[in-house]
Amino acid sequence: MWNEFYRCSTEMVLTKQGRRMFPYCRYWVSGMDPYQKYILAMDITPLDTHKYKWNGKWWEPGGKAEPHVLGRAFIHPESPSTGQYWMHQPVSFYKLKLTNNILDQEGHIILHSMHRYLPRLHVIPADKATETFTFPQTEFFAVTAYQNVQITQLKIDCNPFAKGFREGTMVGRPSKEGKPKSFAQVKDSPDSKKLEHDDPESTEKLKESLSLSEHSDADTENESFIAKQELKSLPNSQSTVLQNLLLKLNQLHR
DNA sequence: TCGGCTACCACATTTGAAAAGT
DNA sequence: AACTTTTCAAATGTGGTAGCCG
Repeated sequence: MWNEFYRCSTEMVLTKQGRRMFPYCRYWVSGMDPYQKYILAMDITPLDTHKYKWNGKWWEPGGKAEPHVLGRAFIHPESPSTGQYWMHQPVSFYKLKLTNNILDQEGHIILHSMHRYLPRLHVIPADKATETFTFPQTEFFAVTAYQNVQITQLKIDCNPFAKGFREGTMVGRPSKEGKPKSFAQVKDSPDSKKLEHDDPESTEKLKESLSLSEHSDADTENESFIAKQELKSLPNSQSTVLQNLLLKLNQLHR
């Protein structure tokens, strides 16, 4: 699903009270020590130093980026848990919320509209260095209203909460002029909805596209992306903030 | 003037407590 | 009495849109 969105340049809506991501990040983790305890956390980092604008067809740089708000990370609520626990099922971050409210008190991740971002997964063992992973196809443009109608249509077609806007189900709402055909119609692909919502049956499919390690060459050829591993490559300020957060969490669980 | 942002809307899904069943 | 299943209303998650704002 990420790959489909990535082709159209993914957009994520920011709201004052916080908006979930769709698609959200779900990782299949392998290679952990089954008995070691780990904390899993996500944050979102700017991809460059530009502010962007949508010219009607594509995104283009249109100014200097606002300074990124540091210190916000989403710690998976099951943290800390053993490697065995994390590895026996995909790890979902569907509760993570994005906001454009600088004064946010809810702990949501603060982003700027019309900027370009990349989510990062941090795997933090109790007594070793943090490992950070990113997936190129999960990059997105933060917006307060969708710019690209193709993205809007993809969201409507794939997100169960947006079913009310699908063709035929809309009641008493004006339809947008020149609205493109639904994604399912355009693609005419029986596989296009296999990853719909949080279906546990689709975990194997996700494992294919979002595996953290041991990728085959066939995977990479087939538009899956290998996770970029950024061992200890966090900028000092960011890694310090994250470590402080995790320290607090550790103390809470003790 | 205009592009971006916000509040509010209708509809769908999720949640969880109460009711009903075993 | 204890536990499981069903029901259903409230809460929450969606994109659309009108109007506000800088």
